Amino acid sequence: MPGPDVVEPSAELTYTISELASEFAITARAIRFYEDKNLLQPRRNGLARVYGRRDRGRLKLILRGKRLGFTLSDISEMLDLYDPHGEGRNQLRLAQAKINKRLAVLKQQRRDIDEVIGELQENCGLVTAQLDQNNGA
Amino acid sequence: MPGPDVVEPSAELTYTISELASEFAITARAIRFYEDKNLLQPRRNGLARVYGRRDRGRLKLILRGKRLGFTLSDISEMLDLYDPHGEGRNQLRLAQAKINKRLAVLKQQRRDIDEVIGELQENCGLVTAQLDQNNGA
DNA sequence: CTTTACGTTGACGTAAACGTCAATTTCGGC
DNA sequence: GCCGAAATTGACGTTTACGTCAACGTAAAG
Repeated sequence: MPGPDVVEPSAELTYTISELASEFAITARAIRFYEDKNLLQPRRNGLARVYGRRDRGRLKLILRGKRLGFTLSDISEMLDLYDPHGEGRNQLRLAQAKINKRLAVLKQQRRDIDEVIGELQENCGLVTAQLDQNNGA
Repeated sequence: MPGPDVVEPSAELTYTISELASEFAITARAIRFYEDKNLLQPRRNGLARVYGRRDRGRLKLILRGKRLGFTLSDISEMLDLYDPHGEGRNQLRLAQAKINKRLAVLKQQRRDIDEVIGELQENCGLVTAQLDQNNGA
């Protein structure tokens, strides 16, 4: 039998809710809300929530999804696409289908962005010209 | 003096609200809502709204902005950035500042998108491998 | 033991972006 | 002149994503 001084299976680095909140510049309320929606499932120390590396990673993904304008429901689906959790062949094929749907949306979004960036840069150039003209006169 | 048969200054092609609605697969309610928010200002024929080429263009921009996850308030600002309407030098400089702020947001968004696309494609590859493995056995 | 700070669970409030319904109005066709 | 289809203006309902108390637990500090 192993000695009595067994080490805890990795003293994983953890975070409190307010640490994560201030790190990502959001409120604790928001983080709890994401948990209500099952986007996060932190462990507990008594009542207090304890977030690990994985939780922090998921939170990062959530915020990135938000910057892209996705709903929390969308983001929830996308988070699933990041996990293996694949069981049967059907599950895998289904996962692949979902991923491809997401990719289609994302690529449309990239096209939109490139267009807007291009047009805004053009307009910015026009304004610059306008300014230069009045300046050179 | 010019003849009495002056031609109308271009019989611009126009659209009804339901034409635009079906073309862009949205509801007339949404289009009126955009008008409430001053994103559109169609002419009127009596009570009926009459949309011109310019209105249609703005609507297109609105929907593109929506696909990118911007709020109507954001989109309203961005629409202004498309117009010259520049008055004084101060206005122009201000316009340029706003454009650059928008560009910063958009470029961050593009970075986010590229990351997500990359990661999802990677996961898609993993799933494919998983399927192939079980297939080759 | 009391204070102070942080954390927790409801519960209600709110802004955005429409959906939905009701009560007209308008217009081309017969 | 009447009808039905399409439009219009309120007005209220709904969903999403939190904000904002309120009331309470708890752990460290003095």
